Amino acid sequence: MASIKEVAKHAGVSVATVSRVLNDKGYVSEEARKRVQKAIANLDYRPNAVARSLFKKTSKTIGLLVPDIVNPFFPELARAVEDTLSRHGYTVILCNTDESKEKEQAYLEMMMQKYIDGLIVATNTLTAAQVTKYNIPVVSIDRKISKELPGIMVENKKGASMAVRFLKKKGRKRIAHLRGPSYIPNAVERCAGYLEVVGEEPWFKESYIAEGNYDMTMSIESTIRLLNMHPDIDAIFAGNDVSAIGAIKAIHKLGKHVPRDIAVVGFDGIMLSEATTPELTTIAQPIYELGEIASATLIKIIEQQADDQTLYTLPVQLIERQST
Amino acid sequence: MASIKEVAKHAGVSVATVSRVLNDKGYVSEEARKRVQKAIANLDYRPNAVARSLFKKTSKTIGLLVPDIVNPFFPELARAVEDTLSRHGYTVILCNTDESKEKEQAYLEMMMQKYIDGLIVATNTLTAAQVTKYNIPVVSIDRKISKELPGIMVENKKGASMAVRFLKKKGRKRIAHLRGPSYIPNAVERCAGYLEVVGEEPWFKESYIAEGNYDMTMSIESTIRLLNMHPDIDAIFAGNDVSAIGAIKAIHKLGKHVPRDIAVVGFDGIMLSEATTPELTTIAQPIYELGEIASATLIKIIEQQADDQTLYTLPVQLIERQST
DNA sequence: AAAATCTGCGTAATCGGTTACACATTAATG
DNA sequence: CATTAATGTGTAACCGATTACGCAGATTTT
Repeated sequence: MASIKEVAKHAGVSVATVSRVLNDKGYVSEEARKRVQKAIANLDYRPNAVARSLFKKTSKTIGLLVPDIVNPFFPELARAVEDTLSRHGYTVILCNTDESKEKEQAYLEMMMQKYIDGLIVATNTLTAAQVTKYNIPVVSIDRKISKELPGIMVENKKGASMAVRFLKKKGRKRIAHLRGPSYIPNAVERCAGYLEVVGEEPWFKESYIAEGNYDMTMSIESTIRLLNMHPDIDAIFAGNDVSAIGAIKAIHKLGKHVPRDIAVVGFDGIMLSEATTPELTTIAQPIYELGEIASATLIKIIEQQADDQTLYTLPVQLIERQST
Repeated sequence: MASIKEVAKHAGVSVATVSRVLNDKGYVSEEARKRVQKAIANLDYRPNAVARSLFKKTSKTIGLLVPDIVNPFFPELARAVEDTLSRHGYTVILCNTDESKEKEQAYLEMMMQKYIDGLIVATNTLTAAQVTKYNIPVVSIDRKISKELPGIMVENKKGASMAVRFLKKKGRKRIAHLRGPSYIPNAVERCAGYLEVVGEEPWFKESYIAEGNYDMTMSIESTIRLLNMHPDIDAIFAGNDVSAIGAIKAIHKLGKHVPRDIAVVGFDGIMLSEATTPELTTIAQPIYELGEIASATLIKIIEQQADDQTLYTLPVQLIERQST
């Protein structure tokens, strides 16, 4: 591959002039510019991004930390991030952390050694200390890492109470909640939204809340236990769509019908929720938009276009389908 | 961040010696090694990957080209690739090509400028010419780009005929096929497998094959048309799981029952196929293994451990569930 | 007409590593 | 004991870009 020196030689100028043409910076005569452009075209020259990185200490690359790309929430997010960033000339490095601090640390270290320009974090374990010590732009999704770092949030609590109120309006009397793990902030918020609506009802007991762990297998078991303990349950609000699907499976397994016997509402609005039978009623997050805004915000920070707004809270939307 | 020069100064040696310690290459006295290691620890020094890349013309980074990470086949594949490569110290750049030649070209260009070490290609549009001109290691998944380039394949045809034979054994008489787009090689192979089994049957007509396009919405429409045209159909072999789910939805929409009235078999074995009701019978590919082997093969090529085997064909497996 | 400014371009330092080469010691060989 | 080989280390070139700086000529200002 041709280097800037060869281009310079072919154009009969110095490398500085070639660089000036390349970056459209400083004074270059029309004459010289033409010759350089011609040489570039002739040699099919592409500037070496690594050499540039070394000098500029940036890489036009950002890291995307997700717990697990297999978890159906993240592909759509990753897609949005990748779309937006690649449109701006950035490259995306994919990191599956499995919510492990050690893995996260290892990825961070690796990426810092590559002069990564920024980070989009969709995991729940990364701490502020871990990341501020590298002094690199970070935007978090669906979670506030620290006061200073921008985050793109959704109305978890409001969405949850919307879901539960909707079930009440549909005439459901005993609404249980299949919650997510307590180390995940959005699970806590969604549970709070649930409690806001039914926490004061006379029938309510703590045992109407079961641990679904945002996981299908676990949710199936949990739901079966839940329904055995409280046969009066006629609706379940699941903390996310995956556990909602688990709940539906469990309900079917117990020989009951969705939504006739028990209605189910999920949360997230992943594509999976449309693929099931019955299709899932859910509180849809604007997943793509989350990734888009996070990316745009990150780019603004990287490119120093001081961003006034550091916290976005996006609305969620109730999508009524067949499971209610 | 500390540089190699500072480490050298602190240890009282030259940068060459530090580099030797770092790479465990060349002669270094125990004495000097100790001092260097101590300096490294004290300064919390990490070698700069970009500087190293510039000299070595490699980056410990590979590109993963997929059509669309949102397509449920690819997250699992990406996960396998990322797992395997990161275990070997490589970083993965994610590229969504949408099967567009222009996008592919743009990604390739970008990555070449970053001294990418290799490419894993899971798209169908990339041509051999496009990639050989860069002279970079490439491994393809589920498709042979050219004779010279290694590929990790699955038994598409055999899997398809397995599926159709299974339906026959279950007593199904009129088995239709919801095929994928003809520009995707695996769709062609799967269709051939279908034809192998029923192509010679007296009832068979070309019109028992419908275009599902590997897409849910399209598959729903296609299936409805198919069933209206041939009310005698009692089984559908879909080219992939997504279209199988579309078929199931269509069947339900027409007020028929799966599997009582019509049995459905998919292909791929994505997680989605377990999440539906009824759960989908499918020809499962070893998706994770595909990614793993592709990655391992690529690493071998990159690291010059001459790989004898350039073509793997992995077996598929019939998983019987509720849709048959 | 002299001074100041603008325009155009080349030289060389720099980014942070790797490694060829030279040189000095020390150990092994005949 | 002389010769050869092995060990240990530093100097400097190199990877391919960017840019500070200096110089020269053309323009503008006063």
